[in-house]
Amino acid sequence: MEVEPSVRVTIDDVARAAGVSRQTVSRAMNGKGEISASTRRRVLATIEELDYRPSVFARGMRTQRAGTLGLILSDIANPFFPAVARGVFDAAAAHGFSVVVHNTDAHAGREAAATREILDGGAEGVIGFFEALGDDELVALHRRLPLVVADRRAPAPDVASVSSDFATGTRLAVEHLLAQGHRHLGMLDGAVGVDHVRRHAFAAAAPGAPIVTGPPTLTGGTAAAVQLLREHPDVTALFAFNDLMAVGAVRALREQGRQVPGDCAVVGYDDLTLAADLDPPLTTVHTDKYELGSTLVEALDGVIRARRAGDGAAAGPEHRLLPATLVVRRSG
Amino acid sequence: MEVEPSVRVTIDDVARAAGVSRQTVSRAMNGKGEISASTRRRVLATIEELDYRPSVFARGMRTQRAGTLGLILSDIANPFFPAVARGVFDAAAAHGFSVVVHNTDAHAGREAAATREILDGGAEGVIGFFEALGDDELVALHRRLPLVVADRRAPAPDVASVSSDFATGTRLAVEHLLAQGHRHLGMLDGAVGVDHVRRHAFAAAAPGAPIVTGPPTLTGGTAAAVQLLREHPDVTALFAFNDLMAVGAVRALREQGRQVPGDCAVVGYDDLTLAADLDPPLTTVHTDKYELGSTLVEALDGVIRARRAGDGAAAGPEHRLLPATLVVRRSG
DNA sequence: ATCCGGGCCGTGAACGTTAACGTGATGGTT
DNA sequence: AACCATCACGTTAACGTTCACGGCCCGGAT
Repeated sequence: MEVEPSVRVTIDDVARAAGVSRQTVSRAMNGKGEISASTRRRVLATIEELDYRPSVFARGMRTQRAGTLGLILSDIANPFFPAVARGVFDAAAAHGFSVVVHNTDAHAGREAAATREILDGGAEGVIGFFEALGDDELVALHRRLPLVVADRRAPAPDVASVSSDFATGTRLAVEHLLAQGHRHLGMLDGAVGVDHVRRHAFAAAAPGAPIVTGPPTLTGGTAAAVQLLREHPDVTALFAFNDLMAVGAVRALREQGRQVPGDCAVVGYDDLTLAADLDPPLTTVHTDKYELGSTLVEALDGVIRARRAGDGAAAGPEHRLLPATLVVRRSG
Repeated sequence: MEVEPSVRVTIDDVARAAGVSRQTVSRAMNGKGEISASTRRRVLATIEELDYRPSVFARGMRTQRAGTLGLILSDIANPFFPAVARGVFDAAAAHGFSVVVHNTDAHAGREAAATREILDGGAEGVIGFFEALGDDELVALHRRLPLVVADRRAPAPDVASVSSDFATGTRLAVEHLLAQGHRHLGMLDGAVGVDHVRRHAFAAAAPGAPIVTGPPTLTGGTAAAVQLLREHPDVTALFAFNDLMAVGAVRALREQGRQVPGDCAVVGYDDLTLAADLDPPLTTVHTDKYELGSTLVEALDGVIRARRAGDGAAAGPEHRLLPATLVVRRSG
């Protein structure tokens, strides 16, 4: 296989070809002024002609920026995240960023490792679905690198956050179940980490109702449902941490011969793409996941710009709560 | 917000602190020999102590490698890709690589743009689910950067490829449908691009059966099914390009008052995580998506090593066909 | 006539690392 | 005793870009 000699065309080549200096080429690219329109056009033309691409390494060395963002999430295989990621990718591309993704499995060690990787990798900012790291660790990270936390309350007022409105989302779900006549609710919690908005909202809306915690996965949902049903056989309605756990719960209920929603209603959270095509169609709380992703990027971009500008008394970072609505289908 | 003064600790700081030269520190890190075990330990200790992190930019400048891989796919929101991506991420991490992801929507322009981004970004290799770019373009890319093509036949013998065994997968699906007594099959093709393994295999196994093409999405499946049913109302079994299109087809059939599988069977491809929980549970072709992802990384790593080693008469690149099996559920 | 200022452009230096080569000490061979 | 590998380590240069300057030229004000 013929491997190209890999003769990189450098800024000096362009300068030579255009009959100007390196610096002028640099100015032409970065549009910082100090250059006449005519030479600018000429330089740009020769850049095009020689197919010159600036080296990210050399540039990063001077500027410390590589044009990449880090995206930290627990598990891309959980269908919730791809939908968000799509929004992140599109918005990032619109801003000229590439995105490097890290899975953590909500494991504190891996979350820390991922942040280190991203830090070392020269990214300009991080979007993080952190589930295990503590607030102080996030604040420390934010001192080193622009950060936006996702689906979690901000660890400090000065770090940006974008999140589904979990409080009203779960309240809506619980109220719906209550309105349906259910008197014995239960929750399948998947928050292995530190943030418990959904759990608290559930506890507030359904005082005394049992809560079982497990991993926020399909099998986790099954296991949690089995346990909850064993300890509280009278439960007739389940609110799950997310749709995946809800599906797992449906499996558990079926296994035990209970009809859904006849014997036990199930409500999820996320409104996955296939939620309407499940058996039964899943009642769930909807938040625009694509918008969540793109909003995260916008917020991060704001933080990055602010920090570049010298920070100072910049307008405070964003703290967005994305609307959550209940989508009633047949499962509950 | 207190932004760190950002005093980077460099290799010289470590050298000074350890009482050695830069080069010795470099040797201690990169383990290239030419260093005694004792000083190596000492240097490593001071690296730890000073929390020194080599600059990817400076290192990349010398070595031209950044420790990142590019992953190009059409749409991360399609549940097939996250499952693959998970395998890619895990294997990449095991090899010390980070992964930057690009969506292309199977659009030729975006596929080209993504490769440019990755090239410019200094990645060491690319894993690509290319659906629009031609073979020659892929070969050209491969000359510039180690490449492994996914779910597509290799554009040339010297470029590695890993793919589901689409030929036997679709043959299995068609034979199953035939064995069920269906005589009028149809296919919902989603291959907007250049590779038509599934279509050809279908045409070979069910000669003359109608094929309708559309985007490989949920709505694409619905639209394609509507069209196919209109033109061929006698069809009693549908083979879809992927599970997403299959679900879309089910929606279309239901809309038209047809039972699945009573009036029309539906078989998909991919065996998505939720395939068993759909209504009806989806009969589909299974390939281990996680393994696909990790195998892609292994293959790419092989190419990277070979090219580093000077290429020459290296053992030819991998061409793997991952086994495809039929999972019979209720939809067909 | 001189000065001044601004627009446009070039020159050295620096970013932090590794490759290539050089050097001194050690130990073994003739 | 002189020589030569070998080992462990240090020095120099180079990767390609941008920053901080400095210089030139021109028009207008003094």
